[in-house]
Amino acid sequence: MEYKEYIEKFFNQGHKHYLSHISIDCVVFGFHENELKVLLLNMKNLNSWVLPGGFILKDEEMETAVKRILTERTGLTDIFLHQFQTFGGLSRSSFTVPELFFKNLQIKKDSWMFDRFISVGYYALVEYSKVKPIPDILSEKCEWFNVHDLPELAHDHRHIFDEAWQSLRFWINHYPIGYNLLPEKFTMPDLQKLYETILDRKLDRRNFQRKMLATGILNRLNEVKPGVAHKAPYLYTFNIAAYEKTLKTGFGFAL
Amino acid sequence: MEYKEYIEKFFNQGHKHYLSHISIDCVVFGFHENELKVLLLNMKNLNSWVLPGGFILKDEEMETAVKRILTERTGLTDIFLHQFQTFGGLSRSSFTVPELFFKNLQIKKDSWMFDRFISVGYYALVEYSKVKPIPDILSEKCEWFNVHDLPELAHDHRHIFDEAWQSLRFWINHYPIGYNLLPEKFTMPDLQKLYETILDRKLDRRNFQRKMLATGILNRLNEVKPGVAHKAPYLYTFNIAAYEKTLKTGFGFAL
DNA sequence: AATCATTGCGTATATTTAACACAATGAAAA
DNA sequence: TTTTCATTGTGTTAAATATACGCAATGATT
Repeated sequence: MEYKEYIEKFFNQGHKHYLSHISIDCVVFGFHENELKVLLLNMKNLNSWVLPGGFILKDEEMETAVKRILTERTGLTDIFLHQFQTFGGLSRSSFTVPELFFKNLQIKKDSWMFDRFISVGYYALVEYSKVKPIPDILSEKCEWFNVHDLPELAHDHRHIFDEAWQSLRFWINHYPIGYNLLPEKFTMPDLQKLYETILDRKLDRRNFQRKMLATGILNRLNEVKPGVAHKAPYLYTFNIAAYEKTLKTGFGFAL
Repeated sequence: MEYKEYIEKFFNQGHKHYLSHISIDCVVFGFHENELKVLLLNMKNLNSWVLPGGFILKDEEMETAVKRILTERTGLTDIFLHQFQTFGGLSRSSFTVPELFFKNLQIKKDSWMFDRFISVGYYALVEYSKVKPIPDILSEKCEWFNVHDLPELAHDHRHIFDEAWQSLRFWINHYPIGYNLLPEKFTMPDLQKLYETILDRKLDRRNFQRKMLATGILNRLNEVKPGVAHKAPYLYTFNIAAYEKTLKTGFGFAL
């Protein structure tokens, strides 16, 4: 029974490989059908969900750990990451499970996994269609949820999510977004809907277009979106050089 | 020899009371004689300096730990705190000391203090004149330094300081500042110099005054600054209610 | 009484934001 | 074929905000 062995080793020996008392929690945002989505996991036999997370190997950079964790959950490499806050509440434990989870498992009462954890929060922006959600060893499902219709989250994960979203809202007023979140080619309405969804408010179509074009981060292609029953919008790609540059300097306006 | 015992216990037993692998580093800003200052410590017999820091007790909220640490270093309670980033580099150890530090000390080679640390960075804003800098048990001096003339800092503390200052610069464009940093009564030029020092650039005197007054966070007193050889500026206090409110909502302009 | 650095308030101009008008497009309907 | 219609691309205008100065008032110092 390989699973049993793995779990027992993780609980009983994990502190030898991972930094104890420190966990990573990730809020993975995707955009699909004009909705902002978040990736959640749920435990076997437990009806509350949790954010994808994990631990830092003793010889691993923290950010490398986050990328490793997210690659395991999504299949993607090269994910946009942003550390937004670290959570140090007193009653934080890395997870909860129903008692029956431990049935047939030989796990020490003083396992590092039952200790208090300080958790470093990252949010990630990914291209929805490229993600293959993969549950981790402790969970059963890994699914997307609309940010407006989240299930009950365990621990303080609802709070972590709220802080992540707020941080993201703040971020997009100062830095470009969309690369990593939209397909390679997209239209101006697509981009606008992304902004509207994250900011959770309507924007003026015409002013939005003018501002975005003024930033210089967009390339307008000599193509329009096919198969629309009205005037077809141009397709755009991001001007990567300008995009990367603006990621560092920020742009001066707010939407 | 009480000191010897204390140090040995801290190194050899500390992991029983503190969360291992996690440290706190604080960038304490003060303002004095129109200069932005930072509080630094230095080790006995070591000529590089470090930021004030410490560890989290197992039954203590993280933010409580930060306040405890800062109260120990400054004598102040009720300090403005802002968590700005968490540092997870691979080669982070909580401290370095010269070999001779361990002379006559019985310290285990595998002490928790030699492990790798993830450090949560906070900056603090304090009223310079009220601070009584107090070295910690491992250090000899605790002194203020002009941010433009810092000594060599150990580990990645220079990087941590840079990030803190940048975060503070960003912050003051959106939220009020000055309370906790200026004396109770201050003049408009005082406040402006504070902003100029943090932002590291000149601001127009007249526009600054107009904007600050428009925020409503200032009370103009029926007093002027005494003992000046020219037109005496009004004294102000902060309107605490409005200040607190704006701390939550932010104000809409940038300087 | 004159000097002078500095303050408080005002104004003129440029820049940015917000709100809206209108022709162009092209598939779908008539 | 022609008309309809939702939607796009661009332009225009008014309001709000930011920036750059002008100038009289102040009050210790000369």
